[in-house]
Amino acid sequence: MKNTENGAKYRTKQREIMMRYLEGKPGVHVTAGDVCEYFKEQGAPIGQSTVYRQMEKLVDEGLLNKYILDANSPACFEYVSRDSHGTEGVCFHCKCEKCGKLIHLHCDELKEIANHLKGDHGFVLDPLRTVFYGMCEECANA
Amino acid sequence: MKNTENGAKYRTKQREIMMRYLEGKPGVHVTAGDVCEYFKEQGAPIGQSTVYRQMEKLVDEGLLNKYILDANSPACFEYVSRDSHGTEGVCFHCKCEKCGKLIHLHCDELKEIANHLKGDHGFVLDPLRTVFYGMCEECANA
DNA sequence: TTGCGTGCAAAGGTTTTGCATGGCA
DNA sequence: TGCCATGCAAAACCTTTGCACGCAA
Repeated sequence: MKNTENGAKYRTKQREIMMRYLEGKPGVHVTAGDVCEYFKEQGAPIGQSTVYRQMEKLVDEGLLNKYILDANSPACFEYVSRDSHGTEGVCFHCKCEKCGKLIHLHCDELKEIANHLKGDHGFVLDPLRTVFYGMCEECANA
Repeated sequence: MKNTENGAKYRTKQREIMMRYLEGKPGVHVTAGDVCEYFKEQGAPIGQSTVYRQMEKLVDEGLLNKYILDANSPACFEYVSRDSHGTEGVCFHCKCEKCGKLIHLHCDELKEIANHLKGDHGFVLDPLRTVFYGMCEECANA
């Protein structure tokens, strides 16, 4: 969809602050609004368009992942830690449609899905952007 | 998230027309706008709020599935054919992030994902609402 | 100095909501 | 008749865009 090379060219103050904030929240989902609020709390408000544009760049650079969990919920961004880059430690997401809980799964067996999709269907799965929907254990038992 | 019993109570004309339209498009993704347009073409315009509210009910009843493929794209609805209810013929969706193509997969092997998630993680997967993101064969080769 | 990044405001588009009216049972 | 469904308009919401200014290189 978006192929333009959109890498970082300038090292602005806003970008630095944003990066520090995101790095401090590995495995946590952050919305554009959260970032704006953080800046406001720091006494240095930021324009929302800057947040969206900078986030888009970070996604293009692979430093951030973007998840769309629900319609009419703001998009979630998550910092991609170094660990998640290797074959080990790939993180899958499960979203409970009943209670809304989000579960992070670190499971090697799920990597076979990717192999199967690739081998039998030629589809290269992006585990970082894929979300499994269903029901969590508690809700299923209830 | 939404637990209210929202079944069909009245059999209105709008609902009937909508159902006939959707039944005629199995395996096809339809947006709220598409439905509105169809009604207009039939010479009997419908209120958009009616479409959204009726769609929501149909989803609750399990007659329709709702997919959110992209941020800032309208939600897609797909009629759930009788065949998709059984264990056989469950349909998985793969969305190419590069060209935007949507692929329907009918693959028994993928059902093992559900078994694994249930057995090892207690998570009950809803294959009808889950979308795999990645790259299709053509884009991957390019 | 060049041109990318920022900020503000406004627009864009989808979806939801309030309220009065209409229609099914 | 009672209650749900409908329709219209307006609101809400997130996100994008236009344009002038500021700042990094």
